[in-house]
Amino acid sequence: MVNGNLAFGQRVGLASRFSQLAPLDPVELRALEDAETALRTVGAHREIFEEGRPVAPPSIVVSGWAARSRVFADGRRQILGLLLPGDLIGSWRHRQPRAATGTLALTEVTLCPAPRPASPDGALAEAYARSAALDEFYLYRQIARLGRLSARERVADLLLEVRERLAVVGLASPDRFPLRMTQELLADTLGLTSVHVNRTLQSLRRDGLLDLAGGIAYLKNIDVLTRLADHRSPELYEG
Amino acid sequence: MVNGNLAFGQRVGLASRFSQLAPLDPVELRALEDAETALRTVGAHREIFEEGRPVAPPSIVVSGWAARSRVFADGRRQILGLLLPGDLIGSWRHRQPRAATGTLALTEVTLCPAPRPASPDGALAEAYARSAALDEFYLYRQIARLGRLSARERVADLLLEVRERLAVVGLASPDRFPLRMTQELLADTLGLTSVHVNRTLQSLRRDGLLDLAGGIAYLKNIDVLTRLADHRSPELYEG
DNA sequence: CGACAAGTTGATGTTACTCAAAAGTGGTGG
DNA sequence: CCACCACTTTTGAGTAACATCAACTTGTCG
Repeated sequence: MVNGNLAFGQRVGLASRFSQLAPLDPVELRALEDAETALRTVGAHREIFEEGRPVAPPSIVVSGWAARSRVFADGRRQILGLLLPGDLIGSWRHRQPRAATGTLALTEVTLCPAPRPASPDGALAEAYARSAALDEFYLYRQIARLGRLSARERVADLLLEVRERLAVVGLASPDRFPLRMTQELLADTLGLTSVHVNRTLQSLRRDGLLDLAGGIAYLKNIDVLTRLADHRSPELYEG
Repeated sequence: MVNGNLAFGQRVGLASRFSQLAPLDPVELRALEDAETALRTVGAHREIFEEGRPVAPPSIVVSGWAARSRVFADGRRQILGLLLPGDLIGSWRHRQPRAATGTLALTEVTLCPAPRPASPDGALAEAYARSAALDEFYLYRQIARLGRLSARERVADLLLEVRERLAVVGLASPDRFPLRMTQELLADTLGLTSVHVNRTLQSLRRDGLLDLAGGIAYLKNIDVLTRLADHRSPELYEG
């Protein structure tokens, strides 16, 4: 499975992704497959949604990487969370007239409109709700990472998280996956400077824990990395 | 309005709080008022929900302060978000078997069961959805705060946020409100040490920007504080 | 080849942490 | 009412982690 899937623009089967979250019926599966034919493409480094602008209907990331971000008046930037293939952006649950965060395409991104659940009690609605709960889980993790982990620990924790999220959609092998972020972007995600990210990566590399090259991350010692960051997977909470 | 409402254990009228989020009908208003008669009390410093435990049905905070927290294996703690009177904990949207975060009572807290919306399209469901969207907004803000603000800026930003959230439920006057957190707890919220929080507060006090005494926060110069933290209110996104 | 973005390095500065202890605060029981 | 206790706040001195600034190198793509 691995090599083909490590290709960057790799698409994700939405039907299989959301089937993992709830037992979709054939109509719902069909709706997801149909949605994938109405793609919208956004070039790398462009804004998908702008902060404060009226919100578009919900979409699903089909391929590519995006991120929610906040830019301060003086130019400081913080990546609030990553949006990876299979992730749902937005919801139907209420009118949210304006976007509370900006959304940025890190690579070329393709999106499709998220099919509207036929019934609020159906499996598709349930899958969307679980997807939203996962998003929330990752927001909490981002907060703990920024608040209480050192630079080394932050890097380890983030890479483990990305691996885990890409693995769910079949885009990561156990120890390697594409990492479509410059060190500067990693820095804005981790609340560090790019210089410090660079030095931290070197240190982790020297210790034989991981390697980053050519946009591919190799996690060489997942056990040590996991302990380093006290990393806990979301499946722990699904049992 | 002010002085009585600054009392710590002050209860909040749930009907009025959720009416601000969506135009509730009389039946829904009644349901909220009824809910407030079935109170559950949790003593200060006790866990309301434990991380990893099965999740209780949704509740609403009627009085007191609580917080979601994550404790690392080595004892480091991060407060992920505050839960203030009028806040909704949990949702019906899906079965979430286990709590992804611990929930801690900072003061004595009273909770009531959240009435279940009769219809998923009704105003009560809409109010809950808006409440969830606000929660999400505050999570993003916590991330930006931890990732990119200095200690002074973090303190300013957090206090402005608490003021804003308490004001919505009538528990804050324009420039003062109860702050039921020790400096140690502030530190765990802001990703700092309590020693540094202490020094930062002294510095802000010296500059005449704010004062903290006897569990009451006074914001003496909201304009400067707002600019200091580039603070934006959620109403900006509601228009 | 040349240009531009990304990654790397060194020197130095600053912010926040650590450790340790003292001083203040509030509640409790004798 | 006082003595005591636990908790919180405050202070000082020394240190570690991360930021800043500026230059240099490498890689990529036309």
